[in-house]
Amino acid sequence: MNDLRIVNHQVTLVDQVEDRLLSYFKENNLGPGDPIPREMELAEALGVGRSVLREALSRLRMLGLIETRTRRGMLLAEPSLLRGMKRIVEPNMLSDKTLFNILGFRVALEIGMSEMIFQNLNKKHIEDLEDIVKRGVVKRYSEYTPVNEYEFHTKLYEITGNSTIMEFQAIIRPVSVFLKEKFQDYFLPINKELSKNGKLVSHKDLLDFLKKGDKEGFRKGMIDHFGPYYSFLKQENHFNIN
Amino acid sequence: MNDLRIVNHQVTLVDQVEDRLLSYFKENNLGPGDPIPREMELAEALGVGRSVLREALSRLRMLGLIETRTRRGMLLAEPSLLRGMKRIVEPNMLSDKTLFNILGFRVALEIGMSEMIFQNLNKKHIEDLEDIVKRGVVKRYSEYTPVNEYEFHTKLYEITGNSTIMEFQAIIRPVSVFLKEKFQDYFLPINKELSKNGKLVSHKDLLDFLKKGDKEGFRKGMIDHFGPYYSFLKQENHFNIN
DNA sequence: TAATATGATTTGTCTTACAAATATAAAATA
DNA sequence: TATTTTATATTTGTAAGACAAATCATATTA
Repeated sequence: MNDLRIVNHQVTLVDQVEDRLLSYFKENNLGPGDPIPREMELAEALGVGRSVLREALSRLRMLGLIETRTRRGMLLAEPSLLRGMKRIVEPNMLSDKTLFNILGFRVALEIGMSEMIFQNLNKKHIEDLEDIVKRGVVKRYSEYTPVNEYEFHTKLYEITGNSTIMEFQAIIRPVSVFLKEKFQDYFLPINKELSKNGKLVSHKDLLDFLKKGDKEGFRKGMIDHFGPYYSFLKQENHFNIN
Repeated sequence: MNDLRIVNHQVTLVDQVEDRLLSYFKENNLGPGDPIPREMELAEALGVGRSVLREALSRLRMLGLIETRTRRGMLLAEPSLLRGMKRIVEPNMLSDKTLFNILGFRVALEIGMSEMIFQNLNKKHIEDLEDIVKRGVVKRYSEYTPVNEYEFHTKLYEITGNSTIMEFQAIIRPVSVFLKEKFQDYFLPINKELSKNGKLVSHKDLLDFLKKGDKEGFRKGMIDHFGPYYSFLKQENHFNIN
């Protein structure tokens, strides 16, 4: 027997209390701003010690679901959708499979945003993008800076006006960077080749589509821009179920 | 002063310990499978009581980052990307703005998946979708069942072969259902009108595009299929930053 | 009335204690 | 000797008590 055996995930009292608290909030239709009973009251009602209750509360506090102020008691608050995710997106902690999934997720999301981008696009956005592109002009592919790459794509997310999407991309960004670095033997040659043949869809190309209002062109450009990612994921066999 | 005043988010010892634990794992390059010191050792090293340490550990346990077995000590494990999110996606707990953001997120993701779907599509997928569509045939729009709606879209997610995307959609699904219900005064008339004019892009239409291998048609069909969502979000002014 | 001081309450933290589980060592048996 | 059984020690899970810090509510004073 080694450590890879299936861990019989023991359900502790804390786990149960956490669930029961969530059920309690839901069943009583409690939402942000509503006060909840104090610790001792909850502990007694649930028949557990204060320490167990506090561990469960601590979990929910981490997610922003509960806010506490000494002596004033506890309130429900609007939780942060992605705060839990934020803590654990750490390439070292995640399997390659998960990292590939995240990369695929990102690519799909970013391409799917095209519609929203064209709905919201205004002159200021264009100007900002032009500035970013100008600052990112390089002679050789190898001179590309990740920072400029980041700025451009972040701006695209920003144009959607969807703060959840923006937060999401900020969290998962390290994954793309990590994978590109870890598998540079795959990406570098491909990108150099594309660059040499003039087939690399640059940020400038994408911006031109935006300026022309060419939605179709933009979308296809984005797909080509992400071409190396697509082929990478396909090759890694992490697109296919079978 | 009311309760809406800005809460001066007090940083507790538990918060700090949580951060320090994460930093410790990262700095020591610890990953899934690696053992970590026992509670008392950690507590002493961090200069805090066992209860504080346990609250912090409990948070990380919730995310799947730490697994514990009595007497055997603690191990790091691959965390679940979305477990934190799963607990708090509860329409009652989230503001409309967040719900709108989630809906927009979903729509973008699902449309962006088209590329992957065509990369992976096989006969079995088509057969499954045909079965779902067949079972979903209705005479009037009002007879549509949410279950069938769910099955179809879930199948699309499944075809991507990306388990993270699938998990994500399963978590955020209640949001679409909730919004469609809450704002039925908006959605029902629109859908009935589209249905009457034969302009509603049905699941059958989408499936036909897939069968024909018509990527462009499929994508446009998806956009139209989500048309009411787009117009809803636009109207709610939750696409625009300004 | 308004400002200040006092007391009470609630969360944050530490400590001690014990139960449950199990790895390790010791003892008993074949 | 090898194997099984028993006993011991260790580690996490849970409970309870104690006190500090913060602050709400009340009483006191200017």
